[in-house]
Amino acid sequence: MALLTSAPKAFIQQQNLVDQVADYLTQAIIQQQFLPGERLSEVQLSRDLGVSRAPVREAARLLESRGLLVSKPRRGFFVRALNAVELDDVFDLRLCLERHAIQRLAERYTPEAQRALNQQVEVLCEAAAGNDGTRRIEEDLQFHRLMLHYAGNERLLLAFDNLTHELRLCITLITKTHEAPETIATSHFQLLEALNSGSPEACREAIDYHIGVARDFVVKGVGETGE
Amino acid sequence: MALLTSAPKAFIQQQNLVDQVADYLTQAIIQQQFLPGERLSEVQLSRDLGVSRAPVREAARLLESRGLLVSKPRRGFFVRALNAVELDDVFDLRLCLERHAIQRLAERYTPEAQRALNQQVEVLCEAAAGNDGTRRIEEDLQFHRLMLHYAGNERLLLAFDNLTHELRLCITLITKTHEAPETIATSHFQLLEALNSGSPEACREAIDYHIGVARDFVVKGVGETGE
DNA sequence: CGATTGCCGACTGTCGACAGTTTTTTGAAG
DNA sequence: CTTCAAAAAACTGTCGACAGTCGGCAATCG
Repeated sequence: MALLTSAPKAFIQQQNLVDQVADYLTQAIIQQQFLPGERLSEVQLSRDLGVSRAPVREAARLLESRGLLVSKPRRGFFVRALNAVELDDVFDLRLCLERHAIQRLAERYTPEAQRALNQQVEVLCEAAAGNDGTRRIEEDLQFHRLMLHYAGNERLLLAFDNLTHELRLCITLITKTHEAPETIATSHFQLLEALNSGSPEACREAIDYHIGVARDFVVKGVGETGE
Repeated sequence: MALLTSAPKAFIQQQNLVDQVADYLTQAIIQQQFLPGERLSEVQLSRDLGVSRAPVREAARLLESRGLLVSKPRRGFFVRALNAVELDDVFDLRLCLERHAIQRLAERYTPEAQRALNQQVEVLCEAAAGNDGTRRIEEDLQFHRLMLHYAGNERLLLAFDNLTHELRLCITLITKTHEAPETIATSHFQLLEALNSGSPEACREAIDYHIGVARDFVVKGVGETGE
């Protein structure tokens, strides 16, 4: 109801307020409407969103489990502020997950998976040519989600999704450091080629390079701007 | 830091009901006081624990994020029931994380880490000789937590801790399938030897064997008893 | 003038209650 | 005896309210 503020998804009326509040908070945090380290007042959020504090609290706990918020007892919830070390750890874990996934995927590279990944790279290239930085990131992540999905371990995908929430914390930083569209394209084509070759070594090399580039971009960006 | 020091919090009594309820529920689920798939009534839990429903709900959401409960809208919370496929995925992810960790650890194997791991293996052997199956599992997991900790990526450790919650879901199953104390001892000594050798290949081989054994035990156990 | 202590406002943690929905029970018809 | 429907019970989602606690500010003391 009162959630129409910045939500383009307001068309799909979700039934439970908790998810609605969680979505709103997630978007607001990603769009830097709440700055890292900022405190979120339950009462103020309740007033602004026109709901009671119970759904706000439960949504905040959900976001805490996703690493977007941190709670201090008797103090409330704060927007998580990632430092350079933590962000580096996130990329290291991402490398860990995707290395494993691409190996598993190479073992069972079905035509269906091949088709889906090729199509997603096309979508990604299209997005990379446009101006919407957020969409580019999302299509990029979606490609990797598909890789993990077709790797055949849903628990692995869940772990990756948890990571992406933290990546989105500094999405503005990522969109700022513009990667050239052709770079993005070739970088993903390399992954497809490695998968087509069926060589585990080639796959590992490709994913190491791919994630290494992304990490350098973001970690360097964090080192420059904010601690 | 919080890895070894559980003492400083002992002075401060836990005051918030949410964590208390969460701990109670976790223990109750692990000890099979609530069976897998069973529905948890908020009102009944509130009455039993002498608290209102708000802390119960928030604790349940916490356990949901840990994979111990699943929620169905307008239906309530249910104890998570892991099937054989999901459990296999959990062990596959565990292999993924520990492979990565032991490689990182081999690169930076400090005397401090060596000392801590050796000591923990001693503690584990002592526990393995005793009759407390739960303690044996916990000391075993603690050894692996130490490995991940000294690997130098706290986010990796967090991902592992999330997994262990799911492992504890079938802890009674694990304790039932008795592993011989000497098997446990040698299995962990192999890991220490591989780390001492400094060879990445030896480390990978050791961790693959180690987790493979554990997975065979548990997955086979699940395949036999309940789907 | 600086440090300390007590007070005030705001906020979190928790509670009981109400409304809508799901599940169970009940009762009648076939 | 079975089947189906309607009422009843129980439960979840949500709300407003109260109490204890924390941070900030001012007054007091050294």
